[in-house]
Amino acid sequence: MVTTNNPRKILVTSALPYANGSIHLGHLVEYIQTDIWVRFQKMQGHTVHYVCADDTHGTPIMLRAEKEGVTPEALIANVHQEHSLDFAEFLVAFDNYYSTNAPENKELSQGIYNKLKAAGKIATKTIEQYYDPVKNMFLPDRFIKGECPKCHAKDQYGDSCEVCGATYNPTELIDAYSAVSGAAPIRKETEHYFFKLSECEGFLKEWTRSGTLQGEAANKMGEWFESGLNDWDISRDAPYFGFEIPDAPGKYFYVWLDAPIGYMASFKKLCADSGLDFDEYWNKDSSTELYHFIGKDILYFHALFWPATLEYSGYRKPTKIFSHGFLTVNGEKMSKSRGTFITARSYLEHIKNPEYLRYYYAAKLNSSMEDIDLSLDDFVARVNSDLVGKYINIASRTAGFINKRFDGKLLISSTQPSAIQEIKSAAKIIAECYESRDYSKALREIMRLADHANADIAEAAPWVKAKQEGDSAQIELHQDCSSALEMFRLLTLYLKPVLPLLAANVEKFLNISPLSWESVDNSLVTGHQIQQYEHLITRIDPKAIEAMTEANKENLLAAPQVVVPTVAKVAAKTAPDANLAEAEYISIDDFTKVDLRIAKIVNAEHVEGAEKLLKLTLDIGEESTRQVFAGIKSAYDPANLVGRLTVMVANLAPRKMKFGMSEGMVLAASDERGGPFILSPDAGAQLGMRVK
RNA sequence: GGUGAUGUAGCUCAGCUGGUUAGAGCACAGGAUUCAUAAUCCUGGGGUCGAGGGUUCAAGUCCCUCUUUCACCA
Repeated sequence: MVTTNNPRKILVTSALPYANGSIHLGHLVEYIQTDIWVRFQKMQGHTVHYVCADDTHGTPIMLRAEKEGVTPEALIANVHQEHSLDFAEFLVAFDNYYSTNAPENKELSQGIYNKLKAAGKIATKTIEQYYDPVKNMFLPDRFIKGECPKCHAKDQYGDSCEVCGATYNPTELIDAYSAVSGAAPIRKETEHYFFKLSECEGFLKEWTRSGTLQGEAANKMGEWFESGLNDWDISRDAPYFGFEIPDAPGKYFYVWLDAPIGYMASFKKLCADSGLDFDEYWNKDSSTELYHFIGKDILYFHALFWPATLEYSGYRKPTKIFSHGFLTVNGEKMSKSRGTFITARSYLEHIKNPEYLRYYYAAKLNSSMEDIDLSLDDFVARVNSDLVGKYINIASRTAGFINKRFDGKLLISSTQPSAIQEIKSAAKIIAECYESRDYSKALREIMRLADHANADIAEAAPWVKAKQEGDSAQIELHQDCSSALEMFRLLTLYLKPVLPLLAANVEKFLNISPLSWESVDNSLVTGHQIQQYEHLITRIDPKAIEAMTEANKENLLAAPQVVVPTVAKVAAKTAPDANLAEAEYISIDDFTKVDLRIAKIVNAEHVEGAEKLLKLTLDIGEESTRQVFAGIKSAYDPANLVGRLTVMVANLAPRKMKFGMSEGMVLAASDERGGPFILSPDAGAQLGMRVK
């Protein structure tokens, strides 16, 4: 049996989700993986604290808040509420879920910076960066777009091309423009602060070798060492939503500097609330354990910057870093057009039960960095057959006898059936699997035991004994069903880290106190009274899956297309391109495919819930009018539009948008100098006339 | 492009340091059963282990080349 006479003190974290979007099924892999591990450790009797927070700083948050017309603080407060609710409903039980925009984090970040500076690990350097002259701000690579220097695909980000996969510097982009204002960015000098990572190589090499990383992750590290470590740029210029660097007005900590410190800040808040000793967990010589669960994409930050930061600011380093792979859905990257980009909220709305997903992820997870696949068909089959068909069935097929014939009281045989023996003796191996994060192996073993339990019941055939006369048959029936419930109790215990809510309901049904790992050694006893059996879990209806993917497809049509219909692509360019390449000319035939008509705006109104749209009713002389959604709310008052003539594309394929069908497109001009401006024909033009 | 990972039955996956006729669950087929919100039990069919070459008495397992899919490249 697993002993708990040596309780460990463990601090566990999951990566901080960015406060710029909703939690989706990909995020949940990590939180569910971590939560299972934490719950398992708590069941072992260890002292475990699980903390996390929203990652709230940086340019994307700042710009999104601005766009929505709210302060960044208001934005992140909303997101925090949303994230907290999503996690709670997926039974991810943080001991504290905090925010990086918190006083503790500011204090810790500035303190760490000061210590790094005192240790001589901070340097300044003047660098040249892209600057948006309209917005008056420096631009991160992701906010500079332009033509790929390799394959000449348009509108690619400043760091890499999504079409050909090339990576480059923003300086190499052709016709670069700011994704914020559309203006052509200029080069501008600025002084930046650097953490001298290049001086940390010796320490990091040793730290890496000390068993802190998975094998694959250590390989990856070796690769980085080989190419040499560069100093890490930790400052950003105002305007920036974040913490100001001490003694450096107008300079802010790069979001990745204060994000991992958010682990400490969240824990510090927990300490303040519950009387824990922060220093015991973070002092250089701490004997407690510290584990970070992360995705493989952020290994770089956690295995290089983070331990180096801690080392040279006088704190302890992580005991281990556990990285996991990404989620694919039906074998492919999550896709909005296929409806497989599924938010936590959408899952809850359609599938409802979060434990199905917890079970499925657990059935797929191991300790490696491999990607895991959510095959939706497999998801349904697996949950229905494993959870309902095998596991729950054990109780539902035997509890009736106990309740109906024996008044809900158990009769435990003095000789323990071998099947129970077998299940009990699996406790050690299952615990080892959980400990090493090989959940898929744990669940394979548990389901194998559930198979045996069902076979055992089939052999005992209680339904046969129920029809037999005589006391001995009745006693055997009573004992057989009681044994089955004991097996069910043990299997529930093993599944509890994965299915905490279901386990709690089973505890209620069996009328027992909360199961911990040492409950393996207990048993249900003769005379124990159980509750009436009520069905504990139902099968997934495949229709719910279909409805979910359909719903997520629709969501896509609503959002990003909003701007596109009116701000025509031609307007997106920053400057007219005088020398079009030969291939970019279109023929007159191409042009005449576009059916442009003079349209009369017979009605215009605001669209409830839409930030940018106006709903226009256009008359182009057809039997009925056309309904078109146009993204011109920012520039036009609907009242001033009614009665005007303008130009519309009449043969654009109708598109279903969140607010209804859009049956065409109104032309408008815009760029960084202003807009949108809709077109007006000269006096004399009549509605319905073709423009050519 | 470089690097790391990955490719095993229809599906989802196990196969530790190379060793008897390659496994599980699901799906499928046949049988049994009816206690269980059709769940369960027994039996069975099904794989040239991505491709080719090599090392070895012996390779899914080691080496080389090619290839699939995925990720990372600060």
